[in-house]
Amino acid sequence: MTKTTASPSRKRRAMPKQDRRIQLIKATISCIANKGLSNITMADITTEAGLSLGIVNLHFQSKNNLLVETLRFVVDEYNEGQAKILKKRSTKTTQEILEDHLAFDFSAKVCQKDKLAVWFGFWGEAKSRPTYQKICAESDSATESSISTLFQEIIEEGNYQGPDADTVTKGYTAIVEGLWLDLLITPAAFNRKNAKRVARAYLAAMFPQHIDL
Amino acid sequence: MTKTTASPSRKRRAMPKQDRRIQLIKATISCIANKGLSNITMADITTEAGLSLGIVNLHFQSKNNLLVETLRFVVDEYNEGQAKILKKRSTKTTQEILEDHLAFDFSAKVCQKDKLAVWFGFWGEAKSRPTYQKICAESDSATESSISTLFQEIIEEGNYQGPDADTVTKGYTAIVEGLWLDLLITPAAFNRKNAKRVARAYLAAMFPQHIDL
DNA sequence: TATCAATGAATGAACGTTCATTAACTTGTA
DNA sequence: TACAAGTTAATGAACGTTCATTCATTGATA
Repeated sequence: MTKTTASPSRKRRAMPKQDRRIQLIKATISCIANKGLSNITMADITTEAGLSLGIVNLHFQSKNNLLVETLRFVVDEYNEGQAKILKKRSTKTTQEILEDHLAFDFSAKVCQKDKLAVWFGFWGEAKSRPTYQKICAESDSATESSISTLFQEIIEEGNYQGPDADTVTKGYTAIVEGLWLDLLITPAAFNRKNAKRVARAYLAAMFPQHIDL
Repeated sequence: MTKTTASPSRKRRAMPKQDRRIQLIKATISCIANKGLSNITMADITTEAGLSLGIVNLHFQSKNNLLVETLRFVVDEYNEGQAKILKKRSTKTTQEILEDHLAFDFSAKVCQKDKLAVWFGFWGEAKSRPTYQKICAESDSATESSISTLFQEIIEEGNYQGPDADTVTKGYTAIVEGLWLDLLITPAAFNRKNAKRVARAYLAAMFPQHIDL
């Protein structure tokens, strides 16, 4: 674990509220990756951040609140990255946007082990925690509706006679999440490059005129 | 939660050791689905089983042991189901085996919410728990090697010029796991039939002579 | 009667939360 | 500019709760 502050030194009242919150969220992400969502303690998180035990309740009221905000942070970061790609639709071809999506979904930033551990940590608890489930489901539906629009355009351009846009979209998001899982579970035998190749094979099979193997 | 025994009645010494173990494992599966892997207590599990608090330590030595055995139970059940399908290779065509795999991966038994909750619960903790990671990784590799052999045969039969067997295998296992996640996260909007259709679209795109949309 | 699965009250460790105290920063006054 | 009074972020010891584990006791079976 690497400290996210310079030191536990005598500099107090140093940071604006929002920065402290983000500092604590980032420490939480590290701790989830290192100790698991179910095993982290307040002491783990505050030690990782180089701060004192009481700080989380000061800024987040409760541990549960911090965890929810951490999930939201990771989810928002991903959704914003996707939205940015789609914003360029007016200046790029559908082929290019498709490539951008692939590049993004298997970028170092998105596939960072810590981030993946957060996704799967919360997915693992989602069934029994309505709050987690809601945040995850909303993110999924945002992702799917934006990708589906793109796929619809591509299907019209290519006059593809295969499955409809929604089906291809479900398949794409599923394969991406499944490959992320592989990256998390078998990190030695599998890497981003391999994962991207597998996802590309899917898109190439669905949209052969738009993307090559 | 439904009791897995008839009642917490005065019947002691009633069951052989192995049956008690399975009874406790099944109670654990229910509890993971209902309360989440990180939230279950010994009291939850033993109450669900209709037994007393000390019983888990008697049969499993520790809570952690019970959890590991529960993961192994679910993993073994899945792997045995797959092995059974492949055993019929000598009496069935590759098309039929392919259909059997699809039917199995999206069967009610495999897609049972409780079982999915167990998979994702442990996947979520795998990054920080070597024991979980090892069991999950071994299962993954067993699944992949058996499916890859089948896909290799199909590729030769169809003289397919697309991606190699290992790539298609990774894609298939990834899409299945991703669809399971969807079933778990958005149960209302998505069901087994939809999921199977999406997976079928993948296989149909890869092996058009062997399977239809 | 001897054996052993099963029980559940008791134990002690781990953990989230609280809050009195400390210290950094701001504002008001001369 | 200097300094006092006021404000609030940050600290961490103490507290109360939760929970896994233990083990003396119970009672069914052979």
